[in-house]
Amino acid sequence: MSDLQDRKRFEPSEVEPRITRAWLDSGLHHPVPEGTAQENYAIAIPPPNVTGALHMGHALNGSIQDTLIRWNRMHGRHAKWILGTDHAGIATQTQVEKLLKSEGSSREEIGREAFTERVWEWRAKYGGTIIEQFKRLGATCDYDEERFTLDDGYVEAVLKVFVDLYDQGLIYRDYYLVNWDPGSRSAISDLEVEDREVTDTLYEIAYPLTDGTGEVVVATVRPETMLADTAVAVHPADERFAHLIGRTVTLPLAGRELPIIGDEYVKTDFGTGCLKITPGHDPNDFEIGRRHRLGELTVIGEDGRMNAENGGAYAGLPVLEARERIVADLESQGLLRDREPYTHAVPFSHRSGERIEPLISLQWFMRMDELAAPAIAAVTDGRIRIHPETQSRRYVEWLQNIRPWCISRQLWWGHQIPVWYRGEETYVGLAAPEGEGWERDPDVLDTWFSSALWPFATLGWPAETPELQAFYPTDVLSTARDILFLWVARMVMMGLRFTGDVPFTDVYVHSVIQAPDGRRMSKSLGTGIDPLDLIDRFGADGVRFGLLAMSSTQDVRFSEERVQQGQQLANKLFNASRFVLTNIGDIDAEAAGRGPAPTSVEDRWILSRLTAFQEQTAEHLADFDFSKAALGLYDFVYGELCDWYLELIKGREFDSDLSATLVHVLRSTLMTAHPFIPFVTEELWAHLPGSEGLLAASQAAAPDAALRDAEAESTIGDVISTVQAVRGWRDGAGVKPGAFLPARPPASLAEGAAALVARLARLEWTADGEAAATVHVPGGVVEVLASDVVDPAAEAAKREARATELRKEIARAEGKLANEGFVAKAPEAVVASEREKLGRLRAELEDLEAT
RNA sequence: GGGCGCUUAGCUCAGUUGGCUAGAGCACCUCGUUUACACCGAGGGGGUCGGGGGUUCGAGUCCCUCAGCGCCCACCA
Repeated sequence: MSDLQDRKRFEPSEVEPRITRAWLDSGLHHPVPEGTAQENYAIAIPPPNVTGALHMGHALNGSIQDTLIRWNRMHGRHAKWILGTDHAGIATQTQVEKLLKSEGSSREEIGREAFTERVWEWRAKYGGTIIEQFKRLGATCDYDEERFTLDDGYVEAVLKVFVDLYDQGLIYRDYYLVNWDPGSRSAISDLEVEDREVTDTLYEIAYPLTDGTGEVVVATVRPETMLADTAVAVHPADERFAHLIGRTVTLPLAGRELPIIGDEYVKTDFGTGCLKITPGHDPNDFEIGRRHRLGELTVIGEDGRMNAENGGAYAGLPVLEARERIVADLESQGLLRDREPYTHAVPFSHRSGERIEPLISLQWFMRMDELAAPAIAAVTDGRIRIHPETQSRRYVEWLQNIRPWCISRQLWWGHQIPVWYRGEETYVGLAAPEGEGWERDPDVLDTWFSSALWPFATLGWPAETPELQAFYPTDVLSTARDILFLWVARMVMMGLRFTGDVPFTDVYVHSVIQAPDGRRMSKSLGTGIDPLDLIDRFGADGVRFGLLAMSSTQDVRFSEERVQQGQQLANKLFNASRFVLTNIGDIDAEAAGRGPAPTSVEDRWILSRLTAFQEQTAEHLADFDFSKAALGLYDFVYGELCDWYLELIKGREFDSDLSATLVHVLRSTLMTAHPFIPFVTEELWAHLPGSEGLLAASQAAAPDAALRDAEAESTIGDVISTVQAVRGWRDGAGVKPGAFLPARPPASLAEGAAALVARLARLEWTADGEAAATVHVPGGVVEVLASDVVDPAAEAAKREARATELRKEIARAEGKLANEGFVAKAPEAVVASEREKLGRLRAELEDLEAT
């Protein structure tokens, strides 16, 4: 411990790499797969995208998960933090396509096989980045078994699920209107679409009645889709138009006849009251079209251009250009009735950022209702608990209104759909069918399809592996709110369907950390804060503490002060330990291991407080209240251990009893703190007498309830308030901080306690002398006898100010107690404490006035 | 258009089932080289708990209402 002597600061940059190596070398992150999932503890990490870099969300979630994992590992459970990355279909494919573009090539040019190879190369090169970054945070994931959603075994699981669900009739292929993302040139699911406010032009276009008796006017922001119109709809009860139902209009520019239909979807008080129906390019029109068995025409192709079948003179033109031409043509034919700016919500691709083009397309879908019901039940009957509880309603409501899921994607990077076609034949299976001429479906599955299997596919399912035995179901799934549906709900559905069990028992939905100004943290906005940069500046312990301390059930603004507070906590603990370890001298292992040997009230006090701290930390973690747990740690280390206990024992001889107590307190503190601030605690552990091996691999002793000591807490509580009162008086009176003043102790203070007060408040107890000033403390008064440092006038003024305050409070308390309603209806304890308070205030006032 | 949540000290946030003379950290002011730590210690100032109304002996906590902010869901051309 001699090397601690001169290390006045905890230096994360020096310690962290060393400690990280020790952890990794020890293999403590890799539990043997034995025992049951009930006995063991497991968390499946939300797999970061292979393309990803550590952002604040990862750092927070990493801190949360690692704290839970370390805590449980130290409390007797085989703890496995399942690690891996997600192939992230669109995101990764986009990255590699960019790379190809920079080389003057493209995926089309090199072909599917070569492209996929390039993606694998890219993954080999960059895919490990985020894993390495997790190590810097101190995360003890199971690095020995890193999974990837495109590993052979994982692919097998994905394909099996597809084939099984197909066989069970839940997966089917259909022509349906999908969200076509022109950016990634693929269909995407409803969940990958986000609405944005856009100002378009709303055009009103006249459609002449075929019989020449008039016209109807429709409103649209997308005139180019009119070429795919198959009807005009009006509300059946709309007096203006109902008589037109059954007649036809002639579609301008195309010349087709369109029926006028009645449908209650049409709003009479919106637009013109007449709605052009374009089932091929609008989700509502699609539904209406199916209701009325209308034709489904397409005029826009997957390339974003007008097609040949229905595009007529505009065939081949990009959509926007076609729009301009069509508007011009309508105008020249005198059919354009109006145009005005119109602001509305428009779907955009979450992936590419481009505007969604609704298209009818042949895609694979999954029917969800049958899967959703058990997933709802799992939450409503409590087999899965969602924290905070308010999130379960969102979960349940979403599942109750679930719609078919479009699972096919027109990409090359991902799990290729295990379906083969030959003419009219379709074959679905794990391997290619026998025979000649089969063509495999070129599409891949939505990335979330494979993510949905994460908690069990990572453990070797469908094989009955020891890992699956030991760690499934997992315990906690910690994630941000935004993927509750996208991912969490789907894991529950798939887990229940394929393993017969829930994939986890608790879902913790953590805060989203916003930029300090309240905006979303994002790279593109320039509001992002790099956690690695924070680790460089404040240390991993500081970052972990800070993120946990600022987290909440609400979204929170990032506060660098919290991180700094964590850094200071690590430093404080380091120095407090240095003080202890350099003072206890060389005590042998036997002495270090014999447990606490309290010989004084302050010893009993700190042991009591330590026990309370240990108990509360366990409770807060059980409640997923990481903020309280972290701040509770800070409060114990600063507010009890350092500010009071270590100050109280200064001046005592560091004999073997005191040393044993100190070692016990320090050891327990390090153990309780370790899951939150693992680096500094691990570093100190190495210097603690009697410690063996790594702290991270040690077993924490349970809090010893027998150490709780109400009497010691009360005594030291009085010491603390007395010292604080005297210090406050001294400061106000301008007494020299170092000077020991003669004073008479309050009779209420026990003898041992009085000595402690004297030292910390810099007083010298004397029996004789005239009181020059009095300081009110719990249970009595400290009389200061040094008239030379006391200014009588100032004392009198202070007394008067305090008296005024007291009279006000007394009046308040008296009023309350005089209130019959209060005395009659309030709980006895409340009334009693109010009486007690009043008595105390009156006594103090009396004393003041007597002086 | 629905639903949820938030609004407490200059800033970021705690405040359990209503009992509070309303707290913490940071920032601010004063003092301080007392046996670890200046990434320190001691002390201090600072709030009509968003506005209004109600229930209650008692409301930061419950109800209604208004205002502002945020999020989620939703198909208004």
